[in-house]
Amino acid sequence: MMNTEIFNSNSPLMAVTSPGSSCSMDSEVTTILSDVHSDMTSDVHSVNSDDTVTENEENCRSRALKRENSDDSIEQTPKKRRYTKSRARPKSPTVVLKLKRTRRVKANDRERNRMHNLNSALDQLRTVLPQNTEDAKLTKIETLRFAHNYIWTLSEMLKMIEMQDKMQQQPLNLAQMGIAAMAAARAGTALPNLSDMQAMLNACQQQQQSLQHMQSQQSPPQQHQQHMIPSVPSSDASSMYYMPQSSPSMLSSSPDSCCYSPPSFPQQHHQQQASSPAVYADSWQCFTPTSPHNNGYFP
DNA sequence: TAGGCCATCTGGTCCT
DNA sequence: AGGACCAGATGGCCTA
Repeated sequence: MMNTEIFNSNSPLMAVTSPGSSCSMDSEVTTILSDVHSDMTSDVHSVNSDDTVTENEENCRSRALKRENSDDSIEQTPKKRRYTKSRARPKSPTVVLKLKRTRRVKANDRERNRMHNLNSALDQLRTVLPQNTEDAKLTKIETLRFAHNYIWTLSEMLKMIEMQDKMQQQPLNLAQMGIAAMAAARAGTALPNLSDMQAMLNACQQQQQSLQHMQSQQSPPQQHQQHMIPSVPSSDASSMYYMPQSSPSMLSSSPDSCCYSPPSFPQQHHQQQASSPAVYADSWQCFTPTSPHNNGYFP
C-alpha cells in the first residue's frame, strides 16, 4: 500500500533532511540513510518466509557486522591513546555521524532480534493451542485472543467440574467438554456463565437418564448417544467443532448474546469454519477492536 | 485495487 | 552510556 504521507514532515527521513541544517550535512546524511534504508528494505523480503528466517537472520547479521567493521576501520584510533581524560578533542561531524550510524545499526539489530524472539514466543504459543492443520496460521492478534479465551474457557470448565463433583452427579465427559471449550474459544464464542453451564449440565443429565431408560428397555440407541457425546476428541474438523445440542446460550440469537454466539456457529457450519479461513475470520467479527464486546476477549 | 498483516527502521523514553 | 521497550512510519506481500 502506497502511503500518501511518504513525504510527511513526521517521517524520520524528512526530519533529518529538513531545511535548517547545513547543505553538506544534508547530502551526507541523506546518502548514509539511503544506504542503510536500501540495505534494510532488501532484508524485508528475506525474513518474510519462516523457512528462511535463520538464513536471512544470518545474512542480516553478517551485513550488519560488515557495516560495523567498515565503520570501525574508519574510526580506528591509535592503540596508545593520547587523551585519557573525558574531555577529548571534539569529534568532527563526520565521525559523529558515523558513530550515530553505528549505534543505530546495532540498535536495529537488537530490535530485529527482539521482534524475532517475540515471534518465536508466539509460535510456541500457537503450538500449544488446538489447531486444525488445514487451517491458516493464526495471526498474532488471533493467537492472543484465542489463547486468552481458551484459557478462560478451560478454567470455567474446571469450575464446572468442581461444581459437578460437589453435586455428586454423574461425571462429565471430559472429552466432550474439551472439544466444546476448544470450539468455543476458537470461534470466539464463550462457554460461559455458570447458569448456562448448569443448564447444559441439566440437559446432559436428562439426556443420559433417558438414554439409560431406553437402554434398560432395549438395545442402546447409538445415534442418540452420538448426539451428546462424541466418541473421541479427534483432529477431524467435524468433531473438533462439535457442540452439545443442549447448550442454550450457544445457540441463542438474542441481541444480548451476540458476543457469545456468532450467527455461523451452530453445528452445520462448524466444518466450514474449520476449513475456510474466510468464514473462520467472520466468527471473530464481533471481537474486532472496534467491537463493544471486550475487544474480542471474554468474559 | 483497497485493506490486512507483517517485518523493519527509527527516535524517544526509561532503566540499569 | 548502553540496552530494552515502545509506538509511529514505511513498504512489501497477499487476498477478496
